[in-house]
Amino acid sequence: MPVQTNQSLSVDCAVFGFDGESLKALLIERPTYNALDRLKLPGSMILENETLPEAAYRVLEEATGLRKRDLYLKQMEIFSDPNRVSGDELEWINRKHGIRTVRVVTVGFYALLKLDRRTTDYTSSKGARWVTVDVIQRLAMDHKEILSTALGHLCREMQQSPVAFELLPKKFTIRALQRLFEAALGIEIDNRNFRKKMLSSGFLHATGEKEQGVAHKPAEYYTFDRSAYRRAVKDKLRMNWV
Amino acid sequence: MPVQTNQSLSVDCAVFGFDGESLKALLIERPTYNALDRLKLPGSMILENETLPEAAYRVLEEATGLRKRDLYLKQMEIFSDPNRVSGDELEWINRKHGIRTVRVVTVGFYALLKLDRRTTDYTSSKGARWVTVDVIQRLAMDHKEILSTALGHLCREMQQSPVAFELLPKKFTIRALQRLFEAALGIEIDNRNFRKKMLSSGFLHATGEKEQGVAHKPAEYYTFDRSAYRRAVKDKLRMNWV
DNA sequence: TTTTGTTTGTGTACGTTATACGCTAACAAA
DNA sequence: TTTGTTAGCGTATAACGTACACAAACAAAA
Repeated sequence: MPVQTNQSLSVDCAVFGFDGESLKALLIERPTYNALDRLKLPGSMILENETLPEAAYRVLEEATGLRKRDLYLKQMEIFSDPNRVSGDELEWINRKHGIRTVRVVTVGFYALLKLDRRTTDYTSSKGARWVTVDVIQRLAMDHKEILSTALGHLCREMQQSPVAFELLPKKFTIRALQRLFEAALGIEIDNRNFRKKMLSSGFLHATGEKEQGVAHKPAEYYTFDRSAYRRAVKDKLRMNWV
Repeated sequence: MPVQTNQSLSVDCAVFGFDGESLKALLIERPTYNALDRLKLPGSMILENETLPEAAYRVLEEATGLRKRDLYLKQMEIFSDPNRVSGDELEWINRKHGIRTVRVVTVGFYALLKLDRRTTDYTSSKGARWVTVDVIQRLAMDHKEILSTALGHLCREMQQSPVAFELLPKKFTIRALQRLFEAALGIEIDNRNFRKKMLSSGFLHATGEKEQGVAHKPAEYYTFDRSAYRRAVKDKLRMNWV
């Protein structure tokens, strides 16, 4: 078998946001397509002299209006099935870019951002939609598979490092933090033990501000103390599989 | 900037083995090169109609004689610096394959295998060398970076899942298991607590066989009970960053 | 034959962390 | 005033991590 030539490399990003209740993914709508293939993940071909992370940040800025410093980006895996893009989709790509590629290998990224009014306004002006992840049934090409993979990566990483805070506003209640874990991991957590664990970590900083206008005891707002976390870098040996 | 064309995709594999004392990586020797660029990781261009994992398994079988079922393979990250391969190295590749690529993006894999006599015989007949990882100073192109990245992935994964057993023979002593953790993670572990932890997991099965001819109390051989591990799939919520 | 060095393997003690759950406080809305 | 809801504190107990004492088993040296 000869060495593959005339191939293209692309990036596709699963972009996650959290609205306080459920985990959402950002989907791009392609109006000319039929219902089944209408929605896809934000993505792009890689350009000359551009690394993959650079391409991903370019895609994300175009889709969300947010720049590198407001995004958490992580490379996950590569989707290299020789036929993952073929037929109409391959033609669409070749026509769009004026190239003649026979194969598109894509690198999956996932991104986390803080969903606020400005961002949702921007995305909807671009014809993109935030969809609750558990109701997403099907996407164009193999993008559903990429999204599922990203969700798996997110769940694992949320338990290994404090990425959850990338999805929350600067100030958040412990309730919001808990709901995020519950929504992403699909579990229920005891509020009292969760609160105890989070506060005892020393990474949460009480702001003194409280919720207003809620029909229950108002909760205090906290911020994530990143420098305290870094100071406590735990290089403890923990065999988490035992 | 135009879409990148004339690019190539390759796989490079960091292959790890353990000889009971130290962690080794498999390096390919290129006789015609000078000392600095002489050693590289096993790797290859991707062929037509071949996925990346398929390409990696092909490379590994060529380098070690081992097939898919005897290897543990994992994709890690992608190295996409536009200039990671240029000049002489790029010419070498183009000449070797009769192509005219301007850019080579590589996907880093790491592989684990059980180092035995048969495998070392095979690799040395292929002009490859097993080198203790901490003495590797420099490799061709960016392969040193790929190897370091792989080592990081291995260390992390060894603490998250029982991959250590992929590096040990079917029957091993607890001492060997401990030495592997010590060598890979660069730490010292209390033998008594380590033994307790491992045995209490229920994943080790005592064979009844003992070491022979050793100048100390002979240790029992154990096997890893993979099915017991799978049965105990711990989907426990553990926030390891707290 | 005895001693020495080395590693296996058992056991104990103690502090930390996880988990289950009772209870009061504070708010809006009924 | 009552009701529903969530915040936030506390307590008991089991599970786990860590430090370390010590006997047993072997080969090789004395």
